[in-house]
Order: sequence, then structure tokens, then C-alpha cells
Amino acid sequence: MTTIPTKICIVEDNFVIKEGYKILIDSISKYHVVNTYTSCEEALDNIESDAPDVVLMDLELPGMSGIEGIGRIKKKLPKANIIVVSLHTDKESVFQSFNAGAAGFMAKAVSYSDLLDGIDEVLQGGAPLSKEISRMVIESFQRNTDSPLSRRETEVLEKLAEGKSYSQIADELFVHRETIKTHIKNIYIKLGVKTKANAIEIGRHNKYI
Amino acid sequence: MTTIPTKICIVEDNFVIKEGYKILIDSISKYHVVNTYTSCEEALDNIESDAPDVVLMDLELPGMSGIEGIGRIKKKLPKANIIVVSLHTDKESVFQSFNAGAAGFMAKAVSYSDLLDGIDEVLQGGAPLSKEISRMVIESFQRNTDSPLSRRETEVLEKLAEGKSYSQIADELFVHRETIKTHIKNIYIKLGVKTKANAIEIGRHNKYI
DNA sequence: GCAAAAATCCCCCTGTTTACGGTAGAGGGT
DNA sequence: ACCCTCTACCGTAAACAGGGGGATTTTTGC
Repeated sequence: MTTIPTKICIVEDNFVIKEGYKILIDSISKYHVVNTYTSCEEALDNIESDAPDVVLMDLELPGMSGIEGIGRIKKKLPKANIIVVSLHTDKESVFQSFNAGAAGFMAKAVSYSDLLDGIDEVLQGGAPLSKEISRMVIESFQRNTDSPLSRRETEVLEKLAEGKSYSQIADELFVHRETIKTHIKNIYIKLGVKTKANAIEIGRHNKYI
Repeated sequence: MTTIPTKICIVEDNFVIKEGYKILIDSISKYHVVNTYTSCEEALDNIESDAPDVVLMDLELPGMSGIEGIGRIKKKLPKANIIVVSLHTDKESVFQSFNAGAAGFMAKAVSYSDLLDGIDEVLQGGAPLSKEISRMVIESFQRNTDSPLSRRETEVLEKLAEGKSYSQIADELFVHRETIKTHIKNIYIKLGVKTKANAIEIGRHNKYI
């Protein structure tokens, strides 16, 4: 039985890199590069008929940003597995990519063999992430250990961030409403803010909650 | 030059698995299992003097839960890399582990070679995750595509979830406060709720925001 | 091109909430 | 002994939330 090769598209504005990837991928019989593009606009015009299983995508592109592009491609082809291959591995780029629907993120410095492994992995339902990215992702789940807030204050700020009122928080923590007022006053002082929204912002930004 | 072997501890209540891991790891010259434990309590009493670089940790343990144990071990040894090796790969277990300070999470079905690769990876600053886990993690960043909320309503609910008042939201979106009120009324109807806190809860739970 | 959906704005009203000021006792940990 | 945390109380002015109603314009999907 002959298996139909996995269809792959590449969106990358650097000609050398794009062709390099194409040659690399086409050298593997189970894969086939159906099309390559140098911008999202170009890709979006044709990608539906390409119907790729996997899309390798750069983020730094002329015209529409890669992030925006990921979202639009996902809208047209919800089943496509988009792997970002980018030089820029800052937090913003990474998290926005995932948010837009990317299934993987690899630094451009990735070796050819890791890239091929990544394609394998995404097809098996995994999420290829280069080392620094996976650590970054895991760390995003972890709290800041040197928070100025006490345990109780943290708890109160959490509930405040869930949109709850003073009275509701008081009920849930089985204390008097006045106690919650005091906690919040102290939270505001410690965080140097004057409003709920600012407290939540600071709390989230610094991972106190 | 002889390199000092990387020190590893194992916390696992199943004797067979524990000893299996120990034999496996000790067969690699660059690694050394300094100690093994069958409960967190036991581990916490001794682990400081073991000063392991890596801890392999089960979650289902007699006495203190693995999650709790991760937090406590991290408190004593902030630099230790804790890799959870667990049968239970449900969302709760996974995210709580990361929250508590785990640096990796592997399903117990993991092969010996993948386990050793995982130890390598964590020592290189990565985060070993088995395939299903990494996909789970990535998906946690993604929104539900069939939200009942319109784009604008989603935007409003987001800002509401940041603790902002109607007027603040209105200012930030350059519309009248009354417009925001209407949006929120519609959000409440669509989500079937009557309060801010419930709307935020439903919105978060279903990943509309 | 038309109909539906989304986004915008306006009025009324009432009870609740917030954020601010102070004060203070009980208990824990260093 | 001292500092921090958690708890509780008083008071008040201004802001806010949520509920009712109606109406217009823009955008989008078929």
C-alpha cells in the first residue's frame, strides 16, 4: 500500500531558508511540500486548495504579521497544524502564536533533524517546542515566590480578579466583610495602587496571582 | 577530567518501578541515584542533604500528595529540577504540578529512553513533556472558537475580567458608557448569568476569553 | 442585495459597592 | 519583644452595577 504523502506548506520570506526547507522536506518520501509562500496574503489566497496538513510559518513577514496570519489560516483550515519557525522567541511572540492557534514553536536555529522531528511530532498529536520555549511555557504557570502579599491577601486578590465583590469574598472565606475591606486596603498599599483594576494588573503581571 | 555525576532522587511508592528507574539511571555513568523514597514525608526529611539536581516524582503517593510535595521540595531546594512521572495525566494534575514548581511532566507509559532524554533535557534548561502533555499545555492558551459572544462582547468581557469598571471600559474602547452597558447586558443573556463574577467564570471556563 | 447580527447610543431607576480615613485585639513566627 | 498577619469595627461620598425600556447605524453572511 502506498501512503499519500503528508502535505506541507511553507510561509517564509527568506528565499534561501524557504528553499532549504523545501529541499529538506521533499527529500523525505512521506512528506511533500505542496506550496511555498513569501507572505501571509499570498498564502491566504491559495492555501485552501493546497489543504496542507502542516504549515511551517515564519513570524517576521512583509505585510500581514505571522500572528495575524496564523489566525486566518486556522479559520480557513482548522485542522492544519501550524508550526512557527522564528528567530524571535520572546514571550510575546510565543504566547500570541499559541493564542492564534499555532501547534508548535521552534527557534530558527533549530537543526534540520529537529525540524523533521517536529513535523513528526505534530502529526502524532504532539506540540513541538524547542527547549527554551517549553521552559518558558512551563514557567508561565508558576507564581512569583517573592510576592509582597501575605497568603490571605493573595487569596483575596485572586477572588477579586474573579470579579467577586467584597461581600462575596467575605462569604467564601467565612470572614466578615470588614476584614476583606482591610485586606484590600493593605493590598493596595503594598502594590502601590488605588483601584481594583490596577491591583489585578500588577498582581497578574508580577505573577503574585 | 572526571565530571561529578548528576545527582538524582526518586520519589515513587511502587517498589518495582522505583528500583527499575534506579537501575536504569545508575547504568548511565553521568547520572547517580543518590536516594529513593516512597513518600513525600520521607523525602522531605532527607532530601536537603541529598541535594539532587533532578527529582523524579510520582503523584499518587501514600500520605502527602505529590503536588504538595513538589511545592515543599522546591522550597527547600529551589534549584532542583522536578520531573513528574505519573499515570494520571489529567489537566488538573498537570497544571497543578507546574504551578507547584515541576519542570517537566511525563506519562508513566514513557519509554526508558524517553525518560533518560527527559533528564538530559531538563538539565539543559528545557522542559520534558510527553506528547499529549505538551499538546494539552499549548491548547490551554487557545480560545474556544465557537464562542456565542461577538468580537466586541469578548473584548468587553476581557476588560471586565481585568477588574475594570463600565466607565473605564468605555473610555478604553472609545465608546459611550451606555454602549458598554448594552454589551454587558447581552453578554449576561448569552451566558445565562446575572453577575459579573459568573460571567467571568463562564467566560474563563469555556475559554471565551 | 437583503436580512440578520453586531455595534452603537439613549433614558429611567435603585440598591450596592468601592475606596478612603482611622482604630485595635489576638495569634504566629523570629 | 517585635513585626506581620488576620481579624473586626465605624463612617461617608462618590461611583457603580444591574434591570427595564427603546432606537439607530454599520457590518457581515448567504
